[in-house]
Amino acid sequence: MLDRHAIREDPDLFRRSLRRRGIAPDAIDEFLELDRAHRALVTALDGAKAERNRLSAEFAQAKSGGADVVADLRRRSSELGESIKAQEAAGQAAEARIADLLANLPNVLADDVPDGRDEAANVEVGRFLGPTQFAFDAKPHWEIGERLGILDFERGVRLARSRFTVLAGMGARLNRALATFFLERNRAAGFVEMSPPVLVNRESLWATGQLSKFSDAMFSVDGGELFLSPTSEVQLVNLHRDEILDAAVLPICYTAFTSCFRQEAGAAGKDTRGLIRQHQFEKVEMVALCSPDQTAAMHEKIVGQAKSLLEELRLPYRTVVLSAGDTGFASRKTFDLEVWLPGQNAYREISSCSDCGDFQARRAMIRYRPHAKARPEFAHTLNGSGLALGRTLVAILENYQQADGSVAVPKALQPYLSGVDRIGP
RNA sequence: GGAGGGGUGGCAGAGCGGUUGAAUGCGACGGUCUUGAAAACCGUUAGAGGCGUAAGUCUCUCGUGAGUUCGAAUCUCACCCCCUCCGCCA
Repeated sequence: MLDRHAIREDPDLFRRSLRRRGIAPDAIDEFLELDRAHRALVTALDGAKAERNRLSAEFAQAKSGGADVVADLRRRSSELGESIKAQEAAGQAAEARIADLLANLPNVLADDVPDGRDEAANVEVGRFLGPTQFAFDAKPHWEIGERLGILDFERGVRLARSRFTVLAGMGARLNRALATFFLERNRAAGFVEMSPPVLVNRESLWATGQLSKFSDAMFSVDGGELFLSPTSEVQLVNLHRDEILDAAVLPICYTAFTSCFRQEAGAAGKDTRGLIRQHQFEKVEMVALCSPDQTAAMHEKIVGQAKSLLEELRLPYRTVVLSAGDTGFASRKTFDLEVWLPGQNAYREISSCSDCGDFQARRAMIRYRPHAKARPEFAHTLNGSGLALGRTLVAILENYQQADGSVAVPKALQPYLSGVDRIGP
């Protein structure tokens, strides 16, 4: 949610940001006009209410007075009440329009976000290792996984439908080892582990900015009252919804291992083979809540943590800054880590680390008090995957595949697999 | 799922339909006292919004929403949530 006062003060800043995202800036002008009218209405309405309160106070005094005095007060107050009611309805309607308008405007981009309308304009800013070289014909992960009997796509469909998969034997163990590995490393870096519900309500989704854009991208339960969370960023950020935090507890860093669910409705025909795009997948997430002066350091910390996980697994990746058009609704600036997948001969997103500034906090009403007596201010929120398990599994299968069809186990993972160093048939 | 009880400020806990945004206690913060601390005493202590350069001033908020009334924390209805007992159950 954008700050109304800030838009009034410097509308051009917001118009510019919208244009960079490829959105017409008309909404800003519409807001300014509605806002001006609404404020005039509120001023008049508050005056009328003040008058009504005065009459009410007189009432208590006049009760012992003459009947005609009381009757006169009752008449005036009644009339005023009718007028207030009408103005109030108009005021609520205006407020609803403004709220709706603001709810659908994305966050203001950071200045250093590169221009561009989509992912083609993303800018590479770093690389670890290079594309893995093979002396044989490298296979895609679905072939490797099926041959080893550790990925069972057919039975996943039998149990649910397409885009659901069963991890079998060493596949399941590898997945569990990854979860533990990620959580342990994140914990060591200062992230507190949480295990939240995977069903979340509308308020939670709205607060993180999922609902205005992605509502058809989620599975709903209980007649649309609850949703299967698409990312535990939702749960972790909402832990402190409607709270005023003590500055001393910031920054708060959380990590969680959860299942995530996405409809992938707009992705028909995309990544239909393999584990890349599933309706259900597991992810270890990192979230930080902090004060504005800590935000830059927290973004560094989250990106750095995600990188370190890939590096310990010795998986080649590159870091990109998302361009203006590719940056998410709630984000000011996002770094994606893209892991090298030999089976696709391409880099694919495995972690997305976003600085949301106060955008989510404003929706979620997450505030903190800078000093004991200071007014509450909005906190900043950041999030990043650390990491997506399915895609990490894919990356391991494809990058660690051997000529004989087996797959080596990354050194860092072996302690979590009772020392197993190779997955064979 | 059935029966009953309840939702008030950071917490605890009052509140005959009319200056009650809300007593009191605890906590927190500031001060006095003290070599220092404790104790004691004094004071401060909700959030949001409008107008205003400011001082300030007005409005709204007692789970949420609607209703009754000149006037609602207080009365009525609906919904949400919490607790207790019973049933079911990983």
